[in-house]
Amino acid sequence: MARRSHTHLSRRERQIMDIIYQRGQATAAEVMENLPSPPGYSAVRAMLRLLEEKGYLKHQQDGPRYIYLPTLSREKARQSALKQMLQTFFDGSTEEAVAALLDISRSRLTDEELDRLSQLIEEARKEGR
Amino acid sequence: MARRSHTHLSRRERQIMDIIYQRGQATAAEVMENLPSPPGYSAVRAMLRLLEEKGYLKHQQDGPRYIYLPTLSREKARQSALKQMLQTFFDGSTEEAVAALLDISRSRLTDEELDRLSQLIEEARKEGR
DNA sequence: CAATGAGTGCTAATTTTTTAGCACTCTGCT
DNA sequence: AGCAGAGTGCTAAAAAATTAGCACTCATTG
Repeated sequence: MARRSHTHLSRRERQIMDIIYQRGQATAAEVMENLPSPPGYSAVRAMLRLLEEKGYLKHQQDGPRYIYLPTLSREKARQSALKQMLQTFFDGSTEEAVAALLDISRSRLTDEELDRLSQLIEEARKEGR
Repeated sequence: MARRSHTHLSRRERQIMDIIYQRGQATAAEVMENLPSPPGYSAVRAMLRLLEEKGYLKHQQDGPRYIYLPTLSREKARQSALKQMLQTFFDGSTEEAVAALLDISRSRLTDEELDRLSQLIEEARKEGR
């Protein structure tokens, strides 16, 4: 079922999916608020309907309105986004990617977080074999 | 000059930029080869010209043909892609992102790589203060 | 029991992407 | 010199994305 990854989404579609993944779920109005150069309300609704038709979103009724949710779990979506990113920008090297990640957030990391990261690496080491 | 990030690129434009970032540079023919459902040759050239016009690419002459290069260094592009990804999928948490990264590449990491990663964290710890 | 407000569905128009095609240049070869 | 092959530039057509607008439903409320 080859989830044709986000490479196949159009500009607006991608923007919308990003918003929904970021928030976990969203109504049409919320999507609109977060869109750059937001189009009209019904434009947003049209795209949501389209994304649902294409299978990227589903909705559930919340009183009078719809709440849209991603079809693919955040987990899975993360994974394929990361893979894509590794390919495109890091020649597949996890090491470089982690380095870059540490780099951009260096200042924001607390000692505890660093501890937990070391621990993660230890675990990877064990499970690796 | 507000680097309108890749959020603003169309589907094909993004695909092309990804290919070029992945390879560092590329000719029209190479781009075409790597494009999913590749369009005709001149379609590709047209898009490259467009991307150059918009400022995302530049080209240099290589004998008879053009070699296209990104305008924004891979470094910078990486950074903004990572930030974007952190926002969208990890609520801005570097820790979770690293965890996910380790997770998808667990099996492929050698002990040496893990060592180097620990080291990176140690460095971050020092420089952090 | 209208009238208003907040939703949705749908359709058609507009705009942008995406594509193909043709004309031109340059190089190498026969 | 003339031809073929590999490039490029440009333009217009085709396809897809994006948008606006109108009709409808369901509550709420004065």
